[in-house]
Amino acid sequence: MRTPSALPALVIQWFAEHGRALPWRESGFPAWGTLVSEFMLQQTPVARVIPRLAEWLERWPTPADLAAAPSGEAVRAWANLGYPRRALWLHRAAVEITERHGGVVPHDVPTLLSLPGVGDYTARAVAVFAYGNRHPVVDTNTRRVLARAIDGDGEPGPPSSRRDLAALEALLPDGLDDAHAFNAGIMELGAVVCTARNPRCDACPIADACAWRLAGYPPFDGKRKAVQKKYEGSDRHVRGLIMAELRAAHVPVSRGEIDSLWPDAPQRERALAGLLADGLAVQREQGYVLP
DNA sequence: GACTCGTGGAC
DNA sequence: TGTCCAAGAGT
Repeated sequence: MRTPSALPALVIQWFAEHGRALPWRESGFPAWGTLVSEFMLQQTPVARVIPRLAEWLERWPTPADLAAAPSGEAVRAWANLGYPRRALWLHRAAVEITERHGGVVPHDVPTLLSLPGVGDYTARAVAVFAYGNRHPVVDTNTRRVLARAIDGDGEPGPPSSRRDLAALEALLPDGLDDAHAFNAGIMELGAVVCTARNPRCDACPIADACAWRLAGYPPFDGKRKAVQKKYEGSDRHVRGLIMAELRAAHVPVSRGEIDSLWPDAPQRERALAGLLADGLAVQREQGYVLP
């Protein structure tokens, strides 16, 4: 039998006192809202998600409402959240939920995982935060807290779903409510206190138990996650310019207008072909439009 | 596992 | 100014 750690209780208490009042934490927030918020929060900061989420749920209060709309309207409403394929996947997920799951967001992790755009994090986040099931939920914030407090490293290495989930499971309280609060609390801790840069250890509830702090904040010497490639001038940049044009237009965008967005023709063609292949753009006789 | 995929704010 | 980073997922 392992020795129970005091860490979860400290995190749970801190979260109860200091957790932010975010929309998806309001009582009665629907599971559909949780699913939408988790899609939007994949690699997009909380502050940018909040207004788009409110608009989205007012316009499409249920999965069936979104499923009934053209997928291009989902892409347009996604606005500047980035990675617009998430909007396409969310629309497809809404169609599947409507057609195969009776319009109800699935409760169990395997069924959630079967939805497009739902991976290890999102499936568990919905099962735990919307439905109160007991699973470890590991995001980038949790991975950073575990790396520091448990492993004594300044930053987490590249993600490994199996290892990360096992590491959190080892700390997860048995009770449903405590497990929920610990999952949410350790994420929150990483988001607002144990941040990637300039962690606020003076405000941390587990500072006295943090292996990284106790070791004197040794510099990270492990394998780092892959460096993000420069955006300026990249294919993603060109795709982004084209998508912004398609979102703004309510009539087909002509070939000439596309050509005026970026001078390098081969790169422009590559970006446009990619968007067409991804289903984010559709070619009509008069030009290009959202799906 | 490495790579790709948007967008914008903070330092 | 450039770099880092943000509740990841799919290939």
